[in-house]
Amino acid sequence: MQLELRVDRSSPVPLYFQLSQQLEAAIEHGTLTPGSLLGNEIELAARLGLSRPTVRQAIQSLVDKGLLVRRRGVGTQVVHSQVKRPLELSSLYDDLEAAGQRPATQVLVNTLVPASAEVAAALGLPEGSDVHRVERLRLAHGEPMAYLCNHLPPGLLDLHTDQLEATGLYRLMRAAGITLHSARQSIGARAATAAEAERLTESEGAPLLTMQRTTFDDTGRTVEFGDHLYRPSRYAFEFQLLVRP
Amino acid sequence: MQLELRVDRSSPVPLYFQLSQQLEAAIEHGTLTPGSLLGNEIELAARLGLSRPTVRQAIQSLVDKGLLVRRRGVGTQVVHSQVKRPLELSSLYDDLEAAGQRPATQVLVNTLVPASAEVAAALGLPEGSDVHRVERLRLAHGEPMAYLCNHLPPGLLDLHTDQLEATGLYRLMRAAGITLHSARQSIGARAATAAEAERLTESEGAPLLTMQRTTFDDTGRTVEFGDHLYRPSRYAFEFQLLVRP
DNA sequence: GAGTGGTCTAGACCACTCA
DNA sequence: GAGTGGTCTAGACCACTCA
Repeated sequence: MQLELRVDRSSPVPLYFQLSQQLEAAIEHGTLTPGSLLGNEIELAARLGLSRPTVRQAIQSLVDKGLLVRRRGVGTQVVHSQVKRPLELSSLYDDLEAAGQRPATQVLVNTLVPASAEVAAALGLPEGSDVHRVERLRLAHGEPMAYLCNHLPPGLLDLHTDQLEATGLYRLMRAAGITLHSARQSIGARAATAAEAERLTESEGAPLLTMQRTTFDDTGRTVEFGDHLYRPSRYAFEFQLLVRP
Repeated sequence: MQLELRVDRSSPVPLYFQLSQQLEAAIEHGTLTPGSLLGNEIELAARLGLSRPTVRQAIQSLVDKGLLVRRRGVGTQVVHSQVKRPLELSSLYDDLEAAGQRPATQVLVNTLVPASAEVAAALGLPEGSDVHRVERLRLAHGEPMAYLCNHLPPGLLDLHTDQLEATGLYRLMRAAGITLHSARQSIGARAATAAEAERLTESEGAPLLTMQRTTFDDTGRTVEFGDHLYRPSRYAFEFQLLVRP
């Protein structure tokens, strides 16, 4: 394994991050083949002119991503199985764009409404207080793929219909300086009502994939409550899970 | 914040782990309230007689779990939103047991079969080679909840029907010394066929929640390929996601 | 017994936040 | 300017794995 690794001490990028990026690239490009040993941490540190903790920090970040496996007494190996993309809090918009599908959005509703009991509970607001309600139809290849209904607390974000048609809700939140932290999700299935079927060009009673999500920012505010319906012929939730040790 | 923290240096449990467990317990019990500041790392280290890296390691593990948020220049805070259980690779059996539902299992099929093209591809074996096939019906409160069809490579595990009826597949794997590492999952929905409907006491065409999963151990072997059907009135996938920074 | 990662120390300098 | 976490060093001793 004659891997070319080098760090640039004049760069503002942290040394451990430079190293982890190079290792990740080498794994992605196949220079580091699955199962190959990385060389021990002390030797790696010496070769790069880094301290061992810095090398460990780089390796740890790739272990956390599932790309490397450490075994005491044995060494650090590139994982065999193809790890693609770990599960992350993604928006349907990003998912579709990443799949090269050029998503389109039709905004059906963008207004203030009094919060229902369910919405009020999810957002932590009094029932009946004003909340934003956004209903969107997401299309791919000109076909409806999902119906997205979201509620947001007031004052968090300016929601312009033209922006909502041009990009995804999470991108708008990030652009507004909101740091997303976590989300609680529930994925289920049920039969389409007549109205839902019409929106999604399905027939009444057809199976639909459902997702409810409450999203929190890093200050603990609830920033969004979503209730989504997907056409199962057009969309499935795909993700990679890591077993935490 | 007069939190009682103490480490036992005679214990074989790592110091950082003792600390992170105490912090986690304090968060869980409400001693450390959401939003409260932890006190800076150097002061914490001095108070506990630990070095700062050790304290950081403890804090980092709780940041990774989503319980703490660090902000440079500000401090480390307990997260506001209620983080329950992060998404992990769980078995339906464990899920049900954790929910206090005392799951029951009926093994419908437990045999060796030649691998179909799909199964062979998932397990990385030649088509037509012998694989274990297990079909199970999972019940809760005496009602069928899911139909589970799994394929496993030969020689990995002894699959006794009585064990499969007493516990979950993942537990059997772990007990056999298999270290699970990651899984690729796909969650979707579709209409029940007549045969599926009968097994699950649904009607033909009823919406079902589907999950396909390929699971890898830490040596990169594929240890399981599962194709599961859930009754959406009885089960949904619930989980918490963390946004990776 | 040789080699590995796991844990731990006691510092240092820095970038960032906020009053 | 005071206080915070982010990064980094140069070590140390240990438990575990494997031949």
